[in-house]
Amino acid sequence: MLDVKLIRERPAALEKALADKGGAELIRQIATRDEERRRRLREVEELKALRNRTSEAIGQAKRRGGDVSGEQARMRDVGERIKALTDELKAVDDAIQTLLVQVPNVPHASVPPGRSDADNVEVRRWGAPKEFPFPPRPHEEIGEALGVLDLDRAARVAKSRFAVLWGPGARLERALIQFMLDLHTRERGYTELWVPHLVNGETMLKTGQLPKFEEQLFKTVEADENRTLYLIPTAEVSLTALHSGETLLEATLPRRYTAFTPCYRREAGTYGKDMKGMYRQHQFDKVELVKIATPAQSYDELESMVADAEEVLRRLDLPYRVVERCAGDVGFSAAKGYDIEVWRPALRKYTEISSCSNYADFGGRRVDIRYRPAAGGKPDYCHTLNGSGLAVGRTLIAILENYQLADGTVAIPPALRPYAGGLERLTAFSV
RNA sequence: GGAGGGGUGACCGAGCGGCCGAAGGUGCGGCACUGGAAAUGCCGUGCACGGGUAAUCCCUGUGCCGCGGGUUCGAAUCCCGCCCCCUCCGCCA
Repeated sequence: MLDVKLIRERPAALEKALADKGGAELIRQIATRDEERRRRLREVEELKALRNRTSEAIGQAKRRGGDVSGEQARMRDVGERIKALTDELKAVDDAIQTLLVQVPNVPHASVPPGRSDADNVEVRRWGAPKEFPFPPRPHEEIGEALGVLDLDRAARVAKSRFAVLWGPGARLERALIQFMLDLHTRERGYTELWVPHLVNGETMLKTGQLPKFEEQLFKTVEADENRTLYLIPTAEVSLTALHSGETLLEATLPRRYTAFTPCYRREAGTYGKDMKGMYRQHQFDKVELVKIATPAQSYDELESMVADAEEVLRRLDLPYRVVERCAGDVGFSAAKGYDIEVWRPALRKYTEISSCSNYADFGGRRVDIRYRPAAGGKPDYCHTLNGSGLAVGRTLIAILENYQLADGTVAIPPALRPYAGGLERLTAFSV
């Protein structure tokens, strides 16, 4: 959420900055409403000041035994007017709030211009895509042939876009989770948390999921609609909302949190897209990274977060590239962000496996997390960051495809073997 | 789900409907004392939103004692609804 003051003081600059992301029209509407709001606020406050002064006087006069019935009647009228004006003010406030939560974040000055992912900029590559002496197969073929990936029965139990992993397939999924968490907590300074997978509407609003992405969320049905709970689309939601409303001491920043959770997404509007295999699922596992930092720290922390996610791929020896998202593709809440894309031999291209973003003060303000500067002075909003470290299912896909062998089996990356009970190779599985 | 108790500032904890942004204590910051520290003493110590302003300093107004309503000239204090926490009972992985 942007600072209304910014909209008030520099609407033209904002409209320009948001040209690629949309939202210029919203800025204009908010600026108009904001003027109206301040006008009414002044009226109400002047009346309240009058009431406070007079009530004080009434109290004193009464104690002296004077007649105050006339003043009381006058204040009764003032009270009515205050009530009426307050209702109007509330309506304007609500309208502004409704508009404000729809305005996307302003891209950082360093973000490359552009409107779509076609304008994203490749930052670096790591590892050389392996050449196979045979036509590499896609993961769904490999997995189903080995009997470890079962999409048909998943559709029977739930619906399409769900998966069942069997035996060593499930074991590998679990190994990856453990491997990633150990790396981040033991070597990268993250604190591991275990968090709710169902959260309330307020949390979804504060983390930027609502109202814009309502149609992407699974939710519970409650007798009282206000008590609806939503399944998290990412652990970022729970981790970021943790400190909502708190003022943290600067000395305790940056906070670096990691959590493993399943993630639930409706994936509405993606019919026919990525339908093969388990690349795009309604339920998937993810190890998430979240940071809460000072404004001075956040952009360095973004770079190191990307490096933390990259390290997972390096340990697994999976070729990848890092892409910086352009202004038009950077995401609703993000000021700056990178995607990490892993090599897919069967597709002969890189596909997304992690996305790391700095939401900056936009995120901190929306979720209401501040910090008290060590040097003294007023508290200021923290910057919030998040990134996948990594999407577990997609990592499994990358392993199946990059480590596949001519005989249809799959080698297990050495770094993962201790976590997979020493398993060195994925071979045909049957019960 | 049932019965009872409770939600006040960073924390603990007072608070007759007006004199309460809120006693007292702890913590924290500064100063004094000290060779240095402890102890002690003195002073200070919220946030948001308006207005005065170019200003996050200063002055001023309004609001905030779980949240939302109501009563009243006036509510931390009275009334109603909701949320959360604690204890006991029931159910239960």
